[in-house]
Amino acid sequence: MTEPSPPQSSPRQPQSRRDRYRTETRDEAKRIALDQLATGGQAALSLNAIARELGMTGPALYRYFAGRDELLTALIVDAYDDLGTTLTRAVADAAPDGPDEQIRALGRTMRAWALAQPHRYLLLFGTPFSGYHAPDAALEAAQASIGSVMEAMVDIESRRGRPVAPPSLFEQQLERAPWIPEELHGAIPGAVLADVLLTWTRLHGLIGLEVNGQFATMGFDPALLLERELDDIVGPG
Amino acid sequence: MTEPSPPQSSPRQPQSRRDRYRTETRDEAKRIALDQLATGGQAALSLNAIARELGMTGPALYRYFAGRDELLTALIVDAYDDLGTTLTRAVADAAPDGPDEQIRALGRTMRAWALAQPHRYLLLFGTPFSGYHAPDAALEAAQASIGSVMEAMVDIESRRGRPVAPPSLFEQQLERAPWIPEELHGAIPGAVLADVLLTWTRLHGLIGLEVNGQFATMGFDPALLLERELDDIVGPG
DNA sequence: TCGCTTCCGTTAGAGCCTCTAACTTCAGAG
DNA sequence: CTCTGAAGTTAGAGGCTCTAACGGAAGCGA
Repeated sequence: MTEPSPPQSSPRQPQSRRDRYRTETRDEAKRIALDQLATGGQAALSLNAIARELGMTGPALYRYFAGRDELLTALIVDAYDDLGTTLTRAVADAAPDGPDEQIRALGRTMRAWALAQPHRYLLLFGTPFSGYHAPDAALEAAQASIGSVMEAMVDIESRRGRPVAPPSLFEQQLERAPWIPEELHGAIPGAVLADVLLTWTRLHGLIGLEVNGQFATMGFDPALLLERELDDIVGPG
Repeated sequence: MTEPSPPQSSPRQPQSRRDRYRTETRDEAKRIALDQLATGGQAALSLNAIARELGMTGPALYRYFAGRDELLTALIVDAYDDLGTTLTRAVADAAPDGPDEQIRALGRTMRAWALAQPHRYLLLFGTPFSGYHAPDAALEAAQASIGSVMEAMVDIESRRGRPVAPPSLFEQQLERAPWIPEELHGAIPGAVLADVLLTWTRLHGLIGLEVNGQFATMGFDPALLLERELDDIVGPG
């Protein structure tokens, strides 16, 4: 499960012969780039080397990517898309088992995705680079991808029992946050939103540290730590 | 609070005139390196540029550092040391206020440390690089630094009330983990260790995402999210 | 079918980087 | 006071990103 999906560019409308060839080599370049990232880390990512592997000279690749940063951005966008659809699918598939199991599915799937391709996880949640990260394209992809996951989580959390209480200041802040659709302001309890955010951060804490090898010498099974965290998330709240 | 401590090399035993000058320029180089990291990200770290700023030619710096990686390792070791002492001090200072407040102090101090110098936090917990990260020196520093924090946390958690129950398999695994001193195997309840680990991962999840700017457009105050997480950590357990 | 345009690839090269080799120079140990 | 070794120098190999200028070929309209 959770095997990497091949890179593919989104717009598939009017593809002339030329266009098709173009996106083909773009995808091929991205595939090689991911290989480089996987084996050598981000320092090993080199347009020159990719071109060589594609059988062309270095500068030729600049017909396909404006530069290193744009290639990187493309990889980031792809990764966000892939992670987003993977997670929302996993959550949807677990729907019959109820909200608790959906949360567990989310956590397990996310961990599996990250461990299967740590370089991609780090691309999204590791050290930002490319000068200053976050061109608009990446930001949009992030919002779309994570947004849909958040939406699913809000849905799940809403279906779990929860004592009602007057919202704290922080919760009020959340209820009218800009990433919540205007018309839902106030409709989703801040407590639900807070739980969603904390679930998200907790999962990243666990997975991030594991991906970075911080558990390597600690002699326990990170999967079990995740299970325990999931118990806690699902349990009392 | 939590302002960066200047880099300083550890051994202060027999410093001849020459040696002193040597460690001085080493420290100076590290200071400049941190500046570069802070402003340009890890791609901007350049021995050549450091040398220029020091008023010497590029190759001269190789008398002080075997290469880029060694400089990087030195920075990592320093950062581990600094973080470790900062956190243990904060926890110790809060001792009079009881275990709960100590946990809160830990979380707040860690966040402050990370936000005050994100590049250093990312050096430790962001994407590993330098070919393959983790030379022995860095590993040792990590163990020492994080180990002392863990120790403090174990101490805190042990002083908090907690229902006793037969340890799960995972907890048994933890009780005899290699990073626990031999003679304490079995003495520290696995449940305590699990809580310590989860506190650690939760804090990193929150702080890591914030440092990477993932909360930037979400319109809430991350400090309040941390407070809520701390409530949860301290609260029911 | 012809010709024009646009894209794709090339070489050349500037400017940055890391790192090695071989030299000078100078300070401090003996 | 000598002489060894550390700290600096220049030269240069080989890598990278990216720009400029040019040749060929594929697709397009007429």
